[in-house]
Amino acid sequence: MARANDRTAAASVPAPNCFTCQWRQRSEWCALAREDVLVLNEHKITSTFEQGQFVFRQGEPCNGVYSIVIGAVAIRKTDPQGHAVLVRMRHAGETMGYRDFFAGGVFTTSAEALEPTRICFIDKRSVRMLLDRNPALGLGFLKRLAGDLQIAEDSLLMSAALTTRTRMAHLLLALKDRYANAEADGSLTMKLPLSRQDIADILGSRTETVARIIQALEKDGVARFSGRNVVIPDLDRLLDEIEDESA
Amino acid sequence: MARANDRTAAASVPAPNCFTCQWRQRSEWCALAREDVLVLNEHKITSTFEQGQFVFRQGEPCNGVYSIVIGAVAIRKTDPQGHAVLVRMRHAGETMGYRDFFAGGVFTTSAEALEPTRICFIDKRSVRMLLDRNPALGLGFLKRLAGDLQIAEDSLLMSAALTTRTRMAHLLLALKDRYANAEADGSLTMKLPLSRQDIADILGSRTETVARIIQALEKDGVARFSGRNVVIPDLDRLLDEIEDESA
DNA sequence: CGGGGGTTTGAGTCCGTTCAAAATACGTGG
DNA sequence: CCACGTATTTTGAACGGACTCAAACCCCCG
Repeated sequence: MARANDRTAAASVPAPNCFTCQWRQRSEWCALAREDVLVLNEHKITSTFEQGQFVFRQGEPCNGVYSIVIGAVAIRKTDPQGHAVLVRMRHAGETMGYRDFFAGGVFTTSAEALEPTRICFIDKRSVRMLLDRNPALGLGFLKRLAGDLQIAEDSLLMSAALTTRTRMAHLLLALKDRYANAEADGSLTMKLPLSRQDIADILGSRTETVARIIQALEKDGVARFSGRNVVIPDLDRLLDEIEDESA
Repeated sequence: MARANDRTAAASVPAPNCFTCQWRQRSEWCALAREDVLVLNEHKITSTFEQGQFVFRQGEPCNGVYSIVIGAVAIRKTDPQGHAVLVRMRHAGETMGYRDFFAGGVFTTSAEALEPTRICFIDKRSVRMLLDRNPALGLGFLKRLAGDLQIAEDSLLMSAALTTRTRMAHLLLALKDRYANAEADGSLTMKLPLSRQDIADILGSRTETVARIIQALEKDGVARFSGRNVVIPDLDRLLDEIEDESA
């Protein structure tokens, strides 16, 4: 329950360059005119966060959007009873905070660094200005939001129709793309950035159930777990998990 | 399974006037400059649909957005196995189809009229033009999309934490706002626009379970059902349903 | 070495599902 | 207008997945 470090403040570091940023090309910011990249470059504020530190907190006013340079972030929502549940993850190259930014300006979630993370903040005024001068930027965010909505609705259908075990397989498959290393023997290895509690949150389940599913998965030879380390001996076995129920 | 009438075609009717449209003022279209309302007024295509007719179908290219003048529409998604599930409803005054429009241009859902319905279609080129000339219009859609995402994520959390009965109460409460009439004795009456199957889809459940919940609700005096007609004798009783589990 | 959080295991229970059949509503043609 | 066939809704019984509660376990760190 106690989430490591509390300080949102973070040391300012030598700022990266927006012009050469590998991520900008692939994000909504690629729509920017050259002169506007300059605006971005000058107005962004770059910070670093240790694991457990918060980038922003639920309830705070949302005064801009964030872009992750390096690292990963957990987006958590706290319900009235005080339970924090993980609703989403964001990784390097992704923009975040735009939902609350466009919706009304108050964060409805908190963002916590899952690993050492470096983030650029672009303030409200700059975003507004860039938006005004680059209609394509707005279109980019519209596309992004539309995609997020798609994902949210899909997982709504998924949660209704699929078993927890199958959803776990989906999650492993998604994490694999980002965290897995291929070993010499053809197996995959990864270190999960998530606790069992976090996994349970994502699956809409409980830690006990997650433990039992992990146990079952090991028994069936689909994956082997030890703490946060996972070995997937045969990807096809994992793929079979999702075939069975959704095909 | 067989969904009434199939014809998407619909008779063209005397077009309503965008300038005096009561709905425009309250929607994203309120951001339009006066001359652009003229564009809207001239380029929109208004059609009527009988109950059961489709406004658009999953898989078709999405060539614009729709605005409902009168009536109600069911948004359904068909999974690979061919099961159609109701994912959303849209009512008079609401814009629809914008998600797929901004996402990529193919409908990921089908829209079926739940009652006699009249709809204005605004084609892609006009939307693009209006978007270019009115940055505020894009902002309006961003806000709308952000709100939709909020709703989708909330119901994701809701489905994980709340019982089906509680979600049913939520649904009744939501439908009440739009369909209920207040009776002389203080009770509320409404005719549901949804089948039991549709209700089950929304709740992420089964028709049998819905029937049983209805039964339980009647036993507890929360609501009385006869076919699609519902009587809610005491709104507070219904509100208690959601308090118990979410407060 | 002794917490303390996170994780695993166990037993029992419940909600919602599945399968199956009866009952009711509905539209259509005679 | 009624009879009939089909679709929807309701009821019943039995099963099962996931939850709850509770205790043991384990690993990291001071």
